[in-house]
Amino acid sequence: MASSDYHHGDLRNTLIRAGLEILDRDGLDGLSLRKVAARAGVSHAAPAHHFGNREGLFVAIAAHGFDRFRDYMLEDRYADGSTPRDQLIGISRGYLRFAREQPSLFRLNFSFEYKTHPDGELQAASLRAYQVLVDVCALFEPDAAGPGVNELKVWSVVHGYATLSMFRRGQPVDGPPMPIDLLLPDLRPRADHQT
Amino acid sequence: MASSDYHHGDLRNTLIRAGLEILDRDGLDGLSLRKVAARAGVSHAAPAHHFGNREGLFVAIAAHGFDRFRDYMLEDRYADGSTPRDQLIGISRGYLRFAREQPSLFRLNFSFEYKTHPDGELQAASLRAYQVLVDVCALFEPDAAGPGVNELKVWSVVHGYATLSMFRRGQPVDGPPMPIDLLLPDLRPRADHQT
DNA sequence: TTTCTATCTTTACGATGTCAAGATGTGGCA
DNA sequence: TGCCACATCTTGACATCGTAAAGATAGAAA
Repeated sequence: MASSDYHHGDLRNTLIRAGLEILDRDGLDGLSLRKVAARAGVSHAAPAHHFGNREGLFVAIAAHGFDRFRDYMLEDRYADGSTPRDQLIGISRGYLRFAREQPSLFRLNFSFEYKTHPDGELQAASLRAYQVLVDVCALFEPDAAGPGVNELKVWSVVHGYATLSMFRRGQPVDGPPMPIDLLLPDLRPRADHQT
Repeated sequence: MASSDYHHGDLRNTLIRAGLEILDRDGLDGLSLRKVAARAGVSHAAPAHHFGNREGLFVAIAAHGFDRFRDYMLEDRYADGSTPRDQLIGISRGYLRFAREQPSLFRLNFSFEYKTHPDGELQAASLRAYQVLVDVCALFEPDAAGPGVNELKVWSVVHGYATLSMFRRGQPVDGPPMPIDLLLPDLRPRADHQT
């Protein structure tokens, strides 16, 4: 153990895994460079070499977070059936389930404001997740307003509802959970779709 | 100056104002208890007496943030006309303008996760803001699915779009801004409404 | 082997949140 | 009036954190 530790071999991924665990256990506020390093069994300054700084580590974890996010949507895609609307409801449910079961990761994923992030990994992972939505929306007729509008409608309402659910937790307005089916826009399936 | 400073008289509000300024200047990451204290001209431990801890200060600032948020919506409510849909578009635009012009405050407002916040001020302020939406939705026929569904539909899509706009800033998918009119659900005005 | 280089450690520093103890002024009470 | 209780603010201290500089280590390359 002592001899092999200096050059870890896969420290970068180990640190990301440790970060995901801490995020799950202690929340977003409990995530720090030093804790991640301690959990991985390395010195507190080791992460800097792989991620540059704190934000670099967070971005790398968020990139993995988007992949996990995508997995959630794909897992539920066909859970309610295979018609276009079934799939739309399925990925929406996966979306909401991710927000519910992985709230800290959900927050981290969307916590990078204004500054552009040239990190290709984060952009690529977030686009891979968005692509799931694009694929399902391709089963419907495009909106009259142009391409991409369906995706934007669906994404906005599902993401907004997920955020509101997190925020309102325990507030007086918090009623019984609303079936996402009620909120989704009424899209028209493409004529050439075969069920 | 020296004699009157020890008992400030209105330190609590002064600290909140200082926090709002720092938030605007340095962003959410730049907001700290000690900076707020320094800007208000008091010792670094003074805020603790009024807010308990860091989260207490942040919650108090967020409460003011929701009032400002409400002001944005009310300012734009009649900007496009006074029909129900005009008002709906108006407050939606105010909502998005707030997210654009006060991004740090917008983030702070919705940054309190899962834990319930017994702070009455925050709840009250957020409900006051939500009430603007409720008032405008009252101009439309209630959704067949029940009361409050219209509000939830509108809130979700507008909030989701606001968040997406912030996140996607500078990303490849970021196209020209989408008129919020296209995303809002098509609600039916109440029969008894007089224009 | 020797040298180079990436990787990791050690050490140090300033910033931060939080707590305990003390100082200061205000208002009430005799 | 004089005194005291209390709210308010300061001072000092401590642990944690991110970051940088300098050194140690090991594998690769020559």
